[in-house]
Amino acid sequence: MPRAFLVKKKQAACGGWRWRDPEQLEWREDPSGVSDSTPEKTLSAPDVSELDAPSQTSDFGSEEAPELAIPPVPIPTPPVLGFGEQDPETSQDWPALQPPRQLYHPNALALASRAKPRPRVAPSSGDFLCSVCHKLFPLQRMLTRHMKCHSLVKRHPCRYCGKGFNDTFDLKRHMRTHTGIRPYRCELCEKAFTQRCSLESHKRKIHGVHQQYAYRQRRSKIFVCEDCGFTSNRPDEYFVHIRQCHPGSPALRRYYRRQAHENANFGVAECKLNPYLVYSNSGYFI
DNA sequence: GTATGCGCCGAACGCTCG
DNA sequence: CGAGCGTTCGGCGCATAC
Repeated sequence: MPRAFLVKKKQAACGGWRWRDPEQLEWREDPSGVSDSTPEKTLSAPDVSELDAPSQTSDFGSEEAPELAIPPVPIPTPPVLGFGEQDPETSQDWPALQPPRQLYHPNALALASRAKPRPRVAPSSGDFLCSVCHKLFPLQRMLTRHMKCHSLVKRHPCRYCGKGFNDTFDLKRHMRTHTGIRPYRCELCEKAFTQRCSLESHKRKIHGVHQQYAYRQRRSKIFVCEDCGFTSNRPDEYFVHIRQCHPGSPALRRYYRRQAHENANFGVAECKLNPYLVYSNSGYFI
């Protein structure tokens, strides 16, 4: 699948994004003059501005604001500070926590519509067309999510550097660059990576190991503790670790909630039969 | 040349609502 | 209980850093 359209012009590296105040934003007209002022009628493309409200159910939303990662020694731990605050003892070492900076433009949708027109595919029934880039999606929710990439507001800010992301997982992945957690370790040279594709690329190029996976085939899931870097491919082992070492972790609360839901739906007896579940002292299944 | 970061995607998961 | 939708996860591929 051609992915050229996915590539945005890269700004500076992490922390060096060219954040601007809204009034500083300058927008140039498309020099090609190819603007689609009358975009094809979409089936139900949402307004970008409607996508800017923060989610209440996100992992990093108000309900489960992430605990500040506490990396293991020797990875230093930034102090927990409010926006604009500085740690009185180590203010020289740690920058004050950056407020969530956001980029937006009052007419982002109209501006985005100046994007180069893409090859159009005749929409079939059930396809949802992006009015900005004319990409088709089979499902409404895919289009809804896609529209976020046309929005300049990033809903998930990094608490370390303030950079914003549209996707909670992108933020989670980005946070590893600050915490130093590298869950994917090469068993041949002990080198570790933050992403699985980095490890696979390393093994392929350095060790000549080719993965036996098909295109987009799911790999075995690895459970990663974002607090200390503990990894396991066994969920029970992972949650025992979380319970023992990070009892206040949002991941543990999510797990308790899920177990409570499963108990309500299927009964305790079925949970006992689940090989992934073991009892905790508190009576929860871990 | 290799490692890293990340934008965006498809798909799975989980919740809500009729 | 199924449909619909939002959230989460992991993969791909690119730009950039090293």
